Amino acid sequence: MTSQSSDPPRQLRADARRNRVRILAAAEEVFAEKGPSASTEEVAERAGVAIGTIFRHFPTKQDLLAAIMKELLSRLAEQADALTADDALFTFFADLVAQAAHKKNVVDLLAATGVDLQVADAVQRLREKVAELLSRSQDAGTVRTDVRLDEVMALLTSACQGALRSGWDQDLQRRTLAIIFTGLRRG
Amino acid sequence: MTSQSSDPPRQLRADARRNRVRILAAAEEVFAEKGPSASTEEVAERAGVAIGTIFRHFPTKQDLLAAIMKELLSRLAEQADALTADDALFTFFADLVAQAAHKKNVVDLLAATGVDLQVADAVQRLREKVAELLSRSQDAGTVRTDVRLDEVMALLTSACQGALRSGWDQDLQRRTLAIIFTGLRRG
Amino acid sequence: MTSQSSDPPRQLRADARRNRVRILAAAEEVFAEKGPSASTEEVAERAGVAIGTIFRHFPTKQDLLAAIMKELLSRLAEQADALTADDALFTFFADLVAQAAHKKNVVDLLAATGVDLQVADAVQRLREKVAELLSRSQDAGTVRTDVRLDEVMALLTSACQGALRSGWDQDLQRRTLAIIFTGLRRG
Amino acid sequence: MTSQSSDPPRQLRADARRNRVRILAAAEEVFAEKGPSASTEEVAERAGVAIGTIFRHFPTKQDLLAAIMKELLSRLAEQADALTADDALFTFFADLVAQAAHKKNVVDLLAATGVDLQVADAVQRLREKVAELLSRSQDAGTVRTDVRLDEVMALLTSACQGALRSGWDQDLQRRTLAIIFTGLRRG
DNA sequence: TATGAATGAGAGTTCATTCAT
DNA sequence: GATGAATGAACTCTCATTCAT
Repeated sequence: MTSQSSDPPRQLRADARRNRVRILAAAEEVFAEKGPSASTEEVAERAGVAIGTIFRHFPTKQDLLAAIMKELLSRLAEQADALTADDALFTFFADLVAQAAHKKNVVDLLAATGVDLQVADAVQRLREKVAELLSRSQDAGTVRTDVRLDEVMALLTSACQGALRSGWDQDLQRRTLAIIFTGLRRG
Repeated sequence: MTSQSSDPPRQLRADARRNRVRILAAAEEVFAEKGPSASTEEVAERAGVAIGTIFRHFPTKQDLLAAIMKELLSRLAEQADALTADDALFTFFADLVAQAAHKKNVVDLLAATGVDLQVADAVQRLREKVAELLSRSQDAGTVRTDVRLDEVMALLTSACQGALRSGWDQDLQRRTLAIIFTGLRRG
Repeated sequence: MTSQSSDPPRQLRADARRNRVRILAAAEEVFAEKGPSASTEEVAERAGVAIGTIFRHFPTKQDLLAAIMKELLSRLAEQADALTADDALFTFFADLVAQAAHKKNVVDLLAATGVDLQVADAVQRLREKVAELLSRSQDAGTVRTDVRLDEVMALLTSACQGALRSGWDQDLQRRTLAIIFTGLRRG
Repeated sequence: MTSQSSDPPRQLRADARRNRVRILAAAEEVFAEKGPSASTEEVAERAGVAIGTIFRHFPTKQDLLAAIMKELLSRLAEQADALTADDALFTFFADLVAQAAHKKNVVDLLAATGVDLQVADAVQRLREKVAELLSRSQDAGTVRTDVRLDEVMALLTSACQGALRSGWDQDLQRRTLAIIFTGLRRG
């Protein structure tokens, strides 16, 4: 009844689980294309389910959006885990921006910092990953030690938004990030 | 259905001109507070006119939004003109970000690069101003010469969006810009 | 914005006033026939307006229902005013019950005692009228002096509801009221 | 679409019979609290069964409501049977009103006279019980002989509705019934 | 020209009912 | 027989846009 948690219920019938996945996928597509103001009806259509099914899984449009963000954040956190090099921060940064250039999601998500309490802890997890990458880079002497996590997150968020909304091409991505990385780099 | 130019008509009765100004002012306030999804009715109320009057001046909500952006861009261009120091680019950059932290307008506007054909030339004018500031800074040896206008605009846009949507406080603004400026600075 | 007062706005354009009246009339009909769960859409259709028009006049379905009740209460109060005989209470009582047998309104209205704050003062006015009729009847020696307003209102309310919901015919009305009136009468 | 009889099927598996009872109990509670517009889903939850189970037992929400009414009517009839005093009619009347003040059921039920054909015969049974009480009271000289069953039922129905919907407190119940009983009493 | 009432498509949401599991 | 997910029509309410006044 309350639209608090939209974590997937513990046990779900096979068809329900299938639908949940299809809804999330469709929603990600639709919202990626048209932004969060796209209609739930359209998500339903793309997912091949009736609109009632969506509201059974996600009692509110907000809940649906939040669920997408959580998913996305999880995937991003996993990506971060896979990186091991000393300058992994830069790689991760660049990857994210490249993704953002294509997907509204990444951007709306990163912009959600501090906005939506529902995704707060998922965002927190991502922040922790970036913190790891940052301190590793600092330990390795790649990044200046007076740089703090806050501004790295701020730059990451901004660049993602910029890349998406203005549609940076690869070259522009590279050149813009080059400046930011120079700003971050030691010596 | 097609929304033609919404440049102010050549000759306007005195009251009509007065209304146009009040509408734009009200719209800027309202959209700044609530984003572009605010209702036209609310703009009308704040402007002290009837909703029909708004649609007489701006045939479409899009047109109204575009008009605001043009106005804002003009003001920004004027601000840029007033700056003469060698590192004027940095000052301008910081000013814009500071404004963005408070106003949705600046951000939505800067984000409009390449998106909305209607405001294209107004954006172009701003771009030219930034170009001037940039080359002056480069001539003075403040900014690296391999930095191009595109990435400066990209960084400007991004930082404004980030500042707005994540609500950077003054300290975060300063620290984040410090990194970008280091990236831009020569030597 | 708030759905507080749905009093008719002071000055209304001619067509708006016309529509307001038609909407109220249609709503009274529809809700009388089908009860308060009838759809607003149906009211619109019967009134010959679009649904948006209804919501402009009455921001909420509640507001529409409340407006009907107020109107009805006013009419009832006027009816009470017109009665002057010593046993006017009985006449009024019988009239109300007769009306209720045909209209759900009278009933839902009288049942609203203490339920809906919005119509509270209109109900209060009716209560005052009944109080007048009661004390006049008591002064004239028609009604027992230990009868209080509360129980008269209770009997009135109940009889109206009963008449409506069970569809008392004229004879049943007469016989049932005869019992109540005997209970009230002096000596 | 047609909703046939919902009498309990002759032979029922033990668990099915158990469920039927739990559903009826839950439904009575829920509808008593929230009125007949409460959702079937909520009934299911309170009964600890799935919603499908409810629809297996009662093909339609109407059928469920009807079943509750029948149950209730039976119980009321039993209550009536237990009363033996000469003024049993008054006792029964007062008991019913007292119950109604707490339960929407009694009221909605009694109001169903003539409305819902499905419960018609159950209502008929109650009517017969009241008839017995009435004629016994009349034989004993407690109630006027020109009072007929119809108006007693009408008064009973009305008072129950009034008590419920307006929330009569004990004192108001007593005073209001006093008037009715005076109206009914002989001499 | 300004007004603001009317329009009506469409949004999010609910819920009785069906049916695959 | 029980489950509970899926359905989809219906509902209230919003808002850009039109047009009679």
